[in-house]
Amino acid sequence: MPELPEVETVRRGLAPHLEGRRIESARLNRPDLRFPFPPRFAERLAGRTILPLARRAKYLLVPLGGDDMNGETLVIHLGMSGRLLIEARESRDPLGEFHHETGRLPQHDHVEIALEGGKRIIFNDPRRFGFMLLEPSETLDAHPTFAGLGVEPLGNAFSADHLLARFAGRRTPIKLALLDQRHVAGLGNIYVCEALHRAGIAPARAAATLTASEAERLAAEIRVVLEEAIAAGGSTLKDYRHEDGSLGYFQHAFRVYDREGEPCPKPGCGGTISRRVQGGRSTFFCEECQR
DNA sequence: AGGATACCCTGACCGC
DNA sequence: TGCGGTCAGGGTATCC
Repeated sequence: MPELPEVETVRRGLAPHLEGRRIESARLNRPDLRFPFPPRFAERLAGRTILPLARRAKYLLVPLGGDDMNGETLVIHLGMSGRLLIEARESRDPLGEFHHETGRLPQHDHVEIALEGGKRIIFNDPRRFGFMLLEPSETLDAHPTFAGLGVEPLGNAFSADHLLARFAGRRTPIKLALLDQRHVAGLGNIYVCEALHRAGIAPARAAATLTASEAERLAAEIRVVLEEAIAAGGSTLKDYRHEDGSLGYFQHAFRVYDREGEPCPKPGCGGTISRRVQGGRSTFFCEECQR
């Protein structure tokens, strides 16, 4: 599912197709995703010019130029199964038929945005955990969705000291603290499991017990695992495809995620990967080398 | 107020 | 083959 590296990969993949282009029209195939679409959504998109794409946590930001200074930003969250694809207009399949090239079902094409020049952006999301916002760019940071978000894990404000300060006094398991978007924004279940394993820290430990040296290691490993995934073109699970719909997309090899029962990949460890539910979600870890 | 839990949704998978 | 049950999970609402 799309976490920060996947969203960043989508951003980079879409940018050359979108930036500087004008939106000809937009079409909604249903009234809502996770939430209802913004009022007059399609009308407000039409005619706008797309400015340079950005990302905040797992949100893709599509700033739109307006006739005046009051530009709005299209915010896209891919949820669990959301995909953005670019297609030439004429490639459209009849609704309801399997799209062989991309493996997606057209009945889940919820939003179609026609660009000047003939290409279409398609938002396809079977589970509809995704959602979209259209908000004034000026006040985006103050919007409830963004106001409480913590620091970017790849940004300058993220550090061992930041983790120590945020986790001080917290008795919540460190796995859950890392998933809490108020502390660090953009980490999901997969990369939290991977980072804790790389750092050798047990996921059940109280967040407050993190030592200074462990915080250094954890902060470093979080950066490394995210940067590796971005460099690899984003990781992929099950239904994710590249934004252009191409097959043969890179399959990232996780060290512990979804590897219950397999040998711990850490050299010389000899442990076995366990699975435990924390906060209703699976944690994959090694009891031997994560302390 | 922080922490825990339920919920949204569909497709994949499994056992019968 | 079909059917029911389970699981996946980010963000949000709601509970204590």
